[in-house]
Amino acid sequence: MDLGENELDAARLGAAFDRVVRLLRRSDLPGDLSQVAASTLYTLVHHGPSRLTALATAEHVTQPAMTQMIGRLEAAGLVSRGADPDDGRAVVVEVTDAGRELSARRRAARAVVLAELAERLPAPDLEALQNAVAALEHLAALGDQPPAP
Amino acid sequence: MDLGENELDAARLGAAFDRVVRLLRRSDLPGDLSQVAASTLYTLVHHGPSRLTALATAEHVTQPAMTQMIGRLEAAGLVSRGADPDDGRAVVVEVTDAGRELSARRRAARAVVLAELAERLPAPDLEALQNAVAALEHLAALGDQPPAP
DNA sequence: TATTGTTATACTCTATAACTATA
DNA sequence: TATAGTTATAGAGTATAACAATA
Repeated sequence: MDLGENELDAARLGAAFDRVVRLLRRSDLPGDLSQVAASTLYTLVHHGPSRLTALATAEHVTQPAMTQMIGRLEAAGLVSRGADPDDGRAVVVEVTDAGRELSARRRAARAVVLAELAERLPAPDLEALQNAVAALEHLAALGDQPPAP
Repeated sequence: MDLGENELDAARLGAAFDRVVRLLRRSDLPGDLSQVAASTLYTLVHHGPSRLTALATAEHVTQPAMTQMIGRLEAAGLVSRGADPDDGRAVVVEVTDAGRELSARRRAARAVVLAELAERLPAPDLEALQNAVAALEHLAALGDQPPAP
């Protein structure tokens, strides 16, 4: 592999991500949100009301897929759809209180699974993870394409 | 939140994982494996031939779902099915050379995406990530339920 | 004309229930 | 009886193509 001093072993990191994510799926209860639905809800909670096309772009799914997913989320009472007063074509999607609660509950459930696993890690590993939390957030933010409102 | 000195902020870490995984989906090409298919292939590569039920358990999907997924992987030439000489009911699944290659290529594609993102991180973040790779692998290994052969 | 969103259609993937075959 | 696996069926989720309405 021949990694330099400050070079990241992306292959190992990527594989580790895959495996951790597989673990986190354990926290997914029956009737829970799909990955993309959860991610969309998270986006709406943190970026506020957004256009349907902007959401589709941000989540990397097609416009028809987003139309249908928003339809399901709306039927479940997790989001609401409104018109854009400035553009008659546009649909503005907003998270409801129920959507906000579900999103928070999902996040908490994943945290519990993660915390249980982390308890069994040796102290140096725990410390390394703790020190990497901010870096991971920065990494995630690098790829963020916030849904332009 | 009130975190102690050596306590992990699992909620933040879990959310960061979610977001990074969403980024990695960009490396998924059309015609690529599903998440579970890729994970199953990975399991077969690293744990060797396994029973269908063991795979279903390890991947947290139902037995019928695994039956069908193995059927698709077999049709694609990525795995092969054999009989267990000791148990006439059992099916033993094994990864083929083509399956091994595809699994490696997928891992490489994700690594490229990750490396491109990491290049844009400041040095301290990069270092923190680098130092956390082993810890993440240990974390993933904690939850491993190897498919008892 | 270009953009926003929907409808139509088809395919993948999953789960539950009912079944067959072996232990 | 219990276990390993399959088949049947229904539903979620996705994509491409064709469409309607607004800019």
